[in-house]
Amino acid sequence: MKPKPVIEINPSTEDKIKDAARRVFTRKGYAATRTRDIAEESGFNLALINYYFRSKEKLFDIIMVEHLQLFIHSVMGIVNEPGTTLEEKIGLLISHYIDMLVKNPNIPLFVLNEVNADPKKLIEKIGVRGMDHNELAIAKQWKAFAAAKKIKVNPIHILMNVVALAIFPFVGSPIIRNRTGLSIDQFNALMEERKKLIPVWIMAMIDSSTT
Amino acid sequence: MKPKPVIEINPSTEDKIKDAARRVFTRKGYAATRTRDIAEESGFNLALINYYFRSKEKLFDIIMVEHLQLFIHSVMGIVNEPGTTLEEKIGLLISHYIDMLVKNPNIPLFVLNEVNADPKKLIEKIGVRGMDHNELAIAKQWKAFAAAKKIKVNPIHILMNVVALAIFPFVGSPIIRNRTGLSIDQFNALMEERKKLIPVWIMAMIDSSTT
DNA sequence: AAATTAATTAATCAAATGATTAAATTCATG
DNA sequence: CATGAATTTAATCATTTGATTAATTAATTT
Repeated sequence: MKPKPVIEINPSTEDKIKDAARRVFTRKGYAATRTRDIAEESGFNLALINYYFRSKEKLFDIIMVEHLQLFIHSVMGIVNEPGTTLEEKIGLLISHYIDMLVKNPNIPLFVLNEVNADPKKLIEKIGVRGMDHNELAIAKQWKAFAAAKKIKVNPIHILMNVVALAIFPFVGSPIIRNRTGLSIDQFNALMEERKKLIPVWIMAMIDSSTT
Repeated sequence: MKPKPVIEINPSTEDKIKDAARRVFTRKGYAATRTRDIAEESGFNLALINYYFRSKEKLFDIIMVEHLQLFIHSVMGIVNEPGTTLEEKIGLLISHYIDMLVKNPNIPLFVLNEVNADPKKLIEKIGVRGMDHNELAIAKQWKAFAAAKKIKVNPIHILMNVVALAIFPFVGSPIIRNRTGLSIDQFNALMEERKKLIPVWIMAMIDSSTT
């Protein structure tokens, strides 16, 4: 029989399972996660996770799609806002990224991993469909900016650098923390610093690539 | 017929299994890898992998340690060489990283993952033991450099940035390639470009943080 | 309250999986 | 080439794991 979704008032069993699954999946990845881990983490019986979500994979897909959509939409909101300058957008993006990552430090590695495991499945499932990248506000602003400054570097480099500088520390955090002896709080303080530093760095990099 | 036994290093069964395991592990990660995958990839019977390596985990540990040791030692060779300047070291490091990553694009995600799964186990197993970071040639050079340029930013930031700019594109390659439509060759060409660009960028970032 | 439906559990199944065993094959060496 | 050791295989075991079933409890409806 099909379980019938209920209107959720306070966290329903279904939501509690989903939250537990989110925690376990992002911490251990899909392959290393046992449905029993999710049952234990949620405090409910093993069979319930299949009762509500049919299968481990379905549950995983739901969580992953929610993650990516939340992420993409929030980024799109910044990137396609005509009212801010290019530099402001970079600042906002970085700030937004880092805030989110301090709260959910496991997400990047999790997402990178699962996209890597099956690129088609996830990327196309989300698809910012019907949206041509060149039509984004930020793209037009970049073109004007690049022309004015006579920038010769491929903008893909800049894009990769923005993302890399914001995300990588979180992905490498276990190694970084181990080698430097930083506490989580000290690490997060460094990440706070980077909210201001990265935009400056990006601009400096861009300037270093002008004719 | 005529050709006599040569001294040519004919990869032994053990080595073939190890190579197969390396490929599968780095592609799929530890948890998603079945010992049967390794058997199939190597072309040998399932039982052989246990005959030579006792268990999946032992085999994995061997490969991981080899990876990390190879990596750390090569980096140490650059980083602790007194005969090169700081800037030269950065250039060499980036170049070395990128060459290696173009050949083995799966390694970063693999390593990050497994370190994340169990930080203590792997990091301490490798341990650049007895080597105080502050005694490295590059550390001393950095101190002099930072003093001369009146740099106020935490050097950890710079270190993270060097690593991030070099490694991140490979970790995010499935997403990047999908969104940009770049072929592998085009992607690798971009990475070649970065060998020259990243050192320039790093220097520009450093200059942007001087008083 | 009785009847019906939804939520939850314990028990269990079937397939997948890491590992072992015992037999078969290959290989070296006297 | 005979013999024993090393290598390789097919078959099998014991757990793990995703999923299902049937029974039990809670909630809703009549």
